[in-house]
Amino acid sequence: MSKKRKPPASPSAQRSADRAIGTRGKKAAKPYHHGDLRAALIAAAEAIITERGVDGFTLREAARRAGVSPAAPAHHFGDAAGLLSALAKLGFKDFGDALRAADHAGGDDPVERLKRQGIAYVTFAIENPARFHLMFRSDKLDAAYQDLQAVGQQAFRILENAIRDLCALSENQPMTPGAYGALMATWSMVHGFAHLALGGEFDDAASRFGGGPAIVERFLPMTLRYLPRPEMGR
Amino acid sequence: MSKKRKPPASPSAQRSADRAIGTRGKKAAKPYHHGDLRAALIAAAEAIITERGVDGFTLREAARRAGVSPAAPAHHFGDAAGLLSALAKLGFKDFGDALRAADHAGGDDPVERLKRQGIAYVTFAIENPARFHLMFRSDKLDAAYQDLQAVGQQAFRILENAIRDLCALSENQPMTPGAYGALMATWSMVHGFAHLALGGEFDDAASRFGGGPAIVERFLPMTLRYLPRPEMGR
DNA sequence: TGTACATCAGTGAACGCGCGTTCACTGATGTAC
DNA sequence: TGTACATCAGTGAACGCGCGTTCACTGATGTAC
Repeated sequence: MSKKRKPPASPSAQRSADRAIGTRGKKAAKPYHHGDLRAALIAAAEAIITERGVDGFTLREAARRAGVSPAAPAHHFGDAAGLLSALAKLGFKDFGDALRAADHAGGDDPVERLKRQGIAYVTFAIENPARFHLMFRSDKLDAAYQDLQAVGQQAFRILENAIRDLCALSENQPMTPGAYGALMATWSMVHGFAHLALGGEFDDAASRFGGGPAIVERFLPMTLRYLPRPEMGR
Repeated sequence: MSKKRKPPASPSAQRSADRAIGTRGKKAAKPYHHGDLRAALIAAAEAIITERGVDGFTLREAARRAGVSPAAPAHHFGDAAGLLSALAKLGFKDFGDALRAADHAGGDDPVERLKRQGIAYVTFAIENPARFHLMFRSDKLDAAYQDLQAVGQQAFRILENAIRDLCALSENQPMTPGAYGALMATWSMVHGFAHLALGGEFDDAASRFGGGPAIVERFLPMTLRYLPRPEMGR
């Protein structure tokens, strides 16, 4: 009750003058409305977590990069978790598309399909490290955000279907323990490989085979030879 | 030059009085020196990252929990990376001990040894999530800290030796591509399983088999059946 | 065995910083009549 | 086709907070002689 805020002294006139100077001879003065702030904030968020990691993200920095005041993002995303969840959802979408494309990119042999999906999984992680890390940081996401959960589950179902075929199970049959094990083993292997590669754990070894590209081009195929095979389920 | 700091007005007398009141009838007044601040700070750091994650760690909070002023930790660790590196080194030490113990805890069959190490790897991660996450957060560690690198490498060499035996390679022989692949596949599988389990990705499935303990007791053995085997190297 | 003194391990106040959020506001847009 | 007005999408200053670090200092300990 006792605290009052004073209105700024004639801000809008000064603001207009600044804009006219700042944009003279380039293009139209900066409009009051951004136009597509939502997309600009998502792009800014991706750039920030690419540069600084998921934990280096701040809402103020995103607003700054989008050229907008610190309070503006709240109109579109509420808070930081909302913005990050929107970005994660895009990530799951693209991730699912990549797995699906790999699934269909060759023959029907389940072993080959699984290997193609594994390559797609790791390739997505290495090409989109910021999104990949974010997608598994549930502490930073809003679980209730739109259909974030559903989009994520759709992606992992593609992997599950390849395992079902590998284990000769139809879509209606319940998963057997052997199939569960194969699914977890596959998921763990590709997820762990992606994590270790992004963490730089393979860099020393890769430097002897031509550096970074060797990880996907040489190490990954060497590793995926040890993916589960039908006969291992007994 | 122009800024001066004023000395506090008679601080020590007041401080002594506070202490006498605070500890009356319990034990001796709090001594000026902590006694074992180094160990207390490491314990505090582990508690903090257990509760809040690696990124929730602050030096001030560690000092607070150790009952010491914010500037005190600098005398022992310099900065936050120094303290976290000390904790990570303890983690690698215990981790290596756990792998070594598992390696010797049964027969010589390489397949069995590898499986025991895999169980030890994941069990360590699940029982020490804070340390485990920290050990792979090189961005938060000081790479030059004492022999941090060496202690880490020692731990992973235990895994490498089991793979060498699996692939019938002596310690002097160079690793073959097949052995490299088996090593990366094994490391990826156990590391990925640990990460996914800690991230809660198996929780939904585990709840149908008795909750959390099911992950190590049932899911992990199901998964480790798909560890690399000698015959897969052709 | 004493004692002077250097060194070590703490204190606690203060610094400047960037953060999320709130606030009263303003300019632009869309819609009902 | 106009026009009043509600709603939406922004501004920018201010708030309180916790952080790492610095500073001059103080109390305890260890060591040389």
